[in-house]
Amino acid sequence: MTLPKYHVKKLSIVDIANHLNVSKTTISFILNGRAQEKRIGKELVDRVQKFVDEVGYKPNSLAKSLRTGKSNIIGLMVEDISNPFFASIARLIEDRAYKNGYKIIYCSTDNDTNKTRELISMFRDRHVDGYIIAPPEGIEDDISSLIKDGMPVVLFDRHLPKVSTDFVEIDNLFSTYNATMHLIQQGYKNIAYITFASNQTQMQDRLQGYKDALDESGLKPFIQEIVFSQNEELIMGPLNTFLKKHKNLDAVFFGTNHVGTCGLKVINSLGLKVPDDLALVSFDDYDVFKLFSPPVSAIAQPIEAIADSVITVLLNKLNTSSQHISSQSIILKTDFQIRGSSKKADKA
Amino acid sequence: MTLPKYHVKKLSIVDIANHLNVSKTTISFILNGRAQEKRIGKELVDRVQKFVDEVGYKPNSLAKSLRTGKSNIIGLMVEDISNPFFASIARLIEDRAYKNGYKIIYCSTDNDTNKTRELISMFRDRHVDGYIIAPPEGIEDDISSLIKDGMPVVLFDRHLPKVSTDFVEIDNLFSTYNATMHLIQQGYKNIAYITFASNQTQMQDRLQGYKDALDESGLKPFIQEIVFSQNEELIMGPLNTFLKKHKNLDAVFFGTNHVGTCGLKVINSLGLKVPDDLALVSFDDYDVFKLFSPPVSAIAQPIEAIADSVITVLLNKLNTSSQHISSQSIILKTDFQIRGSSKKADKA
DNA sequence: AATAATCATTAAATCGATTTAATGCTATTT
DNA sequence: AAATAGCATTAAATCGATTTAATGATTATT
Repeated sequence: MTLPKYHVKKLSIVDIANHLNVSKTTISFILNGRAQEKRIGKELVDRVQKFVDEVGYKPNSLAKSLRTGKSNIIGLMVEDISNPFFASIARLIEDRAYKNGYKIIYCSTDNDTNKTRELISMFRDRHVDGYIIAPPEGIEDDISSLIKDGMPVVLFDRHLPKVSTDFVEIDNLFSTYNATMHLIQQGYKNIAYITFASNQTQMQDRLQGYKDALDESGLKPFIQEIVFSQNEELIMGPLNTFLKKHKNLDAVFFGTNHVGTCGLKVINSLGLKVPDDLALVSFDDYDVFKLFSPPVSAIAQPIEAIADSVITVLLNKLNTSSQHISSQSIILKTDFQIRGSSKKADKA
Repeated sequence: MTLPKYHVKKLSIVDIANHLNVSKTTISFILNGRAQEKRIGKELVDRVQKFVDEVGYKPNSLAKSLRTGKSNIIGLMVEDISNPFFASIARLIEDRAYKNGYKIIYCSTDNDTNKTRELISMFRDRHVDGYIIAPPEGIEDDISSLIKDGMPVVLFDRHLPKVSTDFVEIDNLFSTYNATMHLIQQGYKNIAYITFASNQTQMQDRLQGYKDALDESGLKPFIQEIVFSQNEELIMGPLNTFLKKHKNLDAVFFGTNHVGTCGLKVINSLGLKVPDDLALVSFDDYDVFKLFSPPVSAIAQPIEAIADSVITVLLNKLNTSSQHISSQSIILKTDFQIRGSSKKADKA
């Protein structure tokens, strides 16, 4: 049987059933691998299978989802898909999801609680099977409600202390503590920490790691919190002011890749020499830090491991119907990339 | 065997109808703004509206899509979501789409024809209302088939000469021609062009612009085409070999941001001085080029305009049922960011 | 031979909406 | 008084699948 190259109307299960003079129930059973269980004759199974392959029939997944309640779609909510950290993670999660028969619907929350709330509602409405979320502050109730309704949820990059669910993150506190200690051991004494103002766990932990290191070493902290904005000028402005005000600084620690990138721009514009005027370290590693001259030390997050863990945990939740497994938290190690080995001590 | 304790069953239109002692048809008419048209009594409308608001009923969109054939979802296929160019475009398209009541399902094609084919089939299956695609080579028939079946399709970043459909791209040929001319006017004579091996329109046009400029100036072209790979080592290897082989080069033009970034890494590893040993220009602009020292001149694509155009064209197609409008191609201008103003002539 | 059990298949209900065609009522026209 | 038109609402069909319960035909058991 020759098929028209472009058939306008998609075939339905009824068309298949009619053409083969078999009931659609039988077709459905066969296509869902229940032929044996339903003791459907071998030749019938073959005949149906052959025809289905031939015409390339694929069940309408909307109808399927409506009936079964499953969509095979995972909702992924990152902070900002144009941030290289989240873009890379999204890419990896997408790959792993596709390999396991799931598709991804994604969106950026902008750390905006209301926007996130709407997006969750949208995902819910679309009957996504599971949620992967880098949650903004204030979204606790909505996430709790999801979980209460039995939806599989995995948080990443940060977590919500008041919500008991699975999450994947890195050892933020130790990472900044360790990197700060490194600076201190190299002889730097006036180390500033510049970050976005945020109460999110990962941001607080990173800040705490810095504080702990300074505290332990009897040094004075210099902390600058900047209000996040889409407009880079509004980030660079306060940064500029801060750096000009504190001439005594000999090192700066940036709390995220975005702060770090803006920081580099400001440092360039001020004509500061790295590391003679100022030593630098940033959280998150990417090409900008590798290619800056001299290259900037950075705390590299294990993005592959993060993506893998997130997907593994979620698939696990999706496949085991049991709701009674206690939630697990996975804390991954970071990799401190030390670059530009000039020690302060050497210069002194 | 224990059921979730507080599993709240979502309300359906039947529940609403029963509770108000009205038929579901009436509810549906009212909620779809057809009350007036159907002359439904004002008090009834108010009563229904009030109750619906009160209980927060939202129609099941799967059922709605199944019946109407519309999903309010746009499928977005980029080459690689972790590439900053595509990530930024995706982010902007997402914003514009949400503002117009559409959601985005996205995926990365990797420029892999078979993967793209599967993804198109997946989107189709999910009944997306429209397609935004940065198409790989060899996908002509699949796209044509989509269009023939009446699906709105907008291509971007490149187009398929054998497929007549709407597309948004930039003036690639002029952009490289212009930037190359700039190098020539500054006195550079041995200018190489390094790109990914590809027959895609944008890549061919960029290459042609370079060739035209050199041809016009009577200079000899040096072209290096690299096979794309996820593994950066496999890009940097050939690049390294090429640069070491052609010691006479005084300038290099990178055809994409990715080639450019890898190029910078190789140049750093070879210890070459920019621009004394080698002047650089790259297609696509981003932080890496701005922050490299000295900063690298780059051809900035107007990503906001691209995203806006893409969405505008697509929404236009979605709203006008008429299939007879001839397809439009939008060609946008780029912005050549000249950095590090040292002229070759000065040094000579 | 009547009953039960097994087999292979299918009719009909269902998911939750939209939409077409029909209903019963009142008011107006012939 | 019968026919027509207008009004307000709804029953039933539909989208395309899955799933439950039923069917008729054999075969085995009592």
